[in-house]
Amino acid sequence: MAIYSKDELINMVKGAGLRVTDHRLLVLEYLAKVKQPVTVYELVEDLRKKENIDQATVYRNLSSLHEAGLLRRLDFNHGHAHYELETGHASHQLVCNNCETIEKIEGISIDDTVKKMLKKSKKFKHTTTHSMEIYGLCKTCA
Amino acid sequence: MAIYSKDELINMVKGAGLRVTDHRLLVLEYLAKVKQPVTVYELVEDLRKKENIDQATVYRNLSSLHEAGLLRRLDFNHGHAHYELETGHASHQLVCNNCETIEKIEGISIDDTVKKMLKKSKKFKHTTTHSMEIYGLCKTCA
DNA sequence: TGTTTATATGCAAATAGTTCGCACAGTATT
DNA sequence: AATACTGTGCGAACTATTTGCATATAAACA
Ligand SMILES: [Mn+2]
Ligand SMILES: [Mn+2]
Ligand SMILES: [Zn+2]
Ligand SMILES: [Zn+2]
Repeated sequence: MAIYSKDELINMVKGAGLRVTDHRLLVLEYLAKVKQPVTVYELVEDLRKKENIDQATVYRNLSSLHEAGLLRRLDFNHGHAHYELETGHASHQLVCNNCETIEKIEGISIDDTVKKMLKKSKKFKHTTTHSMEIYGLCKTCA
Repeated sequence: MAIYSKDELINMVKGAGLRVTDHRLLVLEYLAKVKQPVTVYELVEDLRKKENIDQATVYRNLSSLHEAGLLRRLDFNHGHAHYELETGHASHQLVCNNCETIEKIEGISIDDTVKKMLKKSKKFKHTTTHSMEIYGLCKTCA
């Protein structure tokens, strides 16, 4: 189910130069299981059902893992952050302007377009990740 | 300099079914002048230099204009919103992971890709806008 | 294995961005 | 001009996120 085993996650944390703590692994294991970008709120709520973990700890781990390049942070104009594992593949999603519905679209690459844009850039020489959001009303809200 | 004249902006406001007020026009005229997505903070600071306008009013106008489809709201994982005029053309930008630098890239369309993605979607039948952010370190921060 | 040192955590309090209630002002409609 | 509805200022409230500090834990080292 999870896209990475616990051992793989541990090695990713070590490779990032971060300490392997129970809480940090909990966060990573959670993100390795979900299929959609998850909010901090959801993460905290769910993790607290099984473990005693403070929200400050969750925030700090999300930040350290994100800085280390292991997570991607997404914002859909919801006023709060969403996180997902950094997979190496770009992140593309359809976002409803009315409800919180998000649909992840996979299998379509825009790397060529990204390269073209980078070539046009004056301020950037290379980039690491990219994301794309397509906004509209979902079938339910339409 | 501005991409719309005052009269055009007035007509856009009327067409949106909103009242034409001095404050609402100030916000729109400001956005018609700048070349980059602007933060609420910048907007409030700059407008206050010339006019007495409350930040609640700015927020409310940004919301109403955005809901009316006249503005686009962008978030670059900065923890605050950025706004720009909705031009009909998509919005693509390079975003520095370290500083607040943003570079707008124009002239490259990804409409075909958007169509492909929409075709793959199960939850959306059609969409209205899309945006794309390419993240990395700018030359200065690299 | 025990000791040391840097990093991580819990808790509470602070901060930042944004929204809201309410009284009053302005816009558009008649 | 009278009316009805929308917009505005001001302060307070609210939500998401960050921070200070004391304590706990992980990794490094003796
Ligand atoms: Mn959300
Ligand atoms: Mn910003
Ligand atoms: Zn919806
Ligand atoms: Zn930079």
